[in-house]
Amino acid sequence: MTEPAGPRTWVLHVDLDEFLAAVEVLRRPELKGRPVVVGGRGDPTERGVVSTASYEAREFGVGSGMPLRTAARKCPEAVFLPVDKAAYDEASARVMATLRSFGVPVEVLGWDEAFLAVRTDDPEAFAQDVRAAVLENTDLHCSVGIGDNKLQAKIATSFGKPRGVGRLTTEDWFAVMGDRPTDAIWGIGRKTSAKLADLGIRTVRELAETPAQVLADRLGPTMGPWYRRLGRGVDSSAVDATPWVARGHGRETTFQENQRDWDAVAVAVRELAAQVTADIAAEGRPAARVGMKLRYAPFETRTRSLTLPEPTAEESVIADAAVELLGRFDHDRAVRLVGVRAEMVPPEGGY
DNA sequence: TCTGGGGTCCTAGGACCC
DNA sequence: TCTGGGGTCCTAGGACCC
Repeated sequence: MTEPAGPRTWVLHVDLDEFLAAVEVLRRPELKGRPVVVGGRGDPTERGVVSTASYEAREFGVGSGMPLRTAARKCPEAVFLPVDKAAYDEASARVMATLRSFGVPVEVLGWDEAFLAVRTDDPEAFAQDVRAAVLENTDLHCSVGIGDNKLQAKIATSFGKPRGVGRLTTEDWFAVMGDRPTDAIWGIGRKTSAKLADLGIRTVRELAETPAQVLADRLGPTMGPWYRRLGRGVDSSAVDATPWVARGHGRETTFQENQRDWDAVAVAVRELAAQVTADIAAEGRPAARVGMKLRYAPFETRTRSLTLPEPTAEESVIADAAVELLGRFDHDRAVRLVGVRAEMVPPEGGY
């Protein structure tokens, strides 16, 4: 494939600023300027974690993933709000519609992120146009990353935050990223960066210079070479505007107190199974596999799963399968979390 | 920092079949 | 008989992301 003459293609990554908190402040203007923490059921005495903290709350050291109790300790004056999925779905839909109005491929990455493939001579100007349109249509601020590919654009966004535009290209990849730790890369987390450190690989440049075979031996034949490409800033995946099709749906819940009563656990499992059944019914595809997840106190996760004799959308069959799986777990320990998951039959024509 | 909930994809071993 | 090799499915667990 050769590029037609004219402007080249850029990838833009659009990321809403403090999305959940911003949506909450929009409908409660009196919260503007105050530390706002969205997470769990909005009760900082309960088990739950921070989904999004406003920038004011971040000043106190509050951040995503932090237990709500810790957040309350760091910032007692914060306003704690429950996660309101419907509100964020609605706001997200308006943002994505705005992005699609530019007439370019848009790949949605969740509530508050998307990639755009843009053919232009001036990606910065395009990015500023996007920011202005999103603000105009939704009253929400966003940041934009510009790159030669999705990996670069995604990382570039962090250089633009908040309310700005960042840029990271193949040309300046090593100048910008070379000395950073490996977990600065999208796709490399705490565990993998620790494994890399065992191999003496600490920086992005060191990762890029490691032979693929060394990485394959330690990290697997697929993941090893893939990490090396990430280290070099290489990502050949296309911006894919195909609508998202879920593989499955799961529901899980953490007990506020560790649970030793297995009859109560079974009751919770049946409730979760009912929700999962409704979730897959909305997709119009039956369940092919059912999985159970159990987290024992203090924090040890186990899973069991089975393939159904035949695909089904029947709640009783799915619930019975989940309870059967529950019977395969060690019942002598206290339970912290229980979850039910259903994998659906692939859609006509595959994914 | 005592650690949510919703997802995806990869790995590896065993079963099973030819 | 002590024992190949490939392919695919099933299952459990791990890692990562938002």
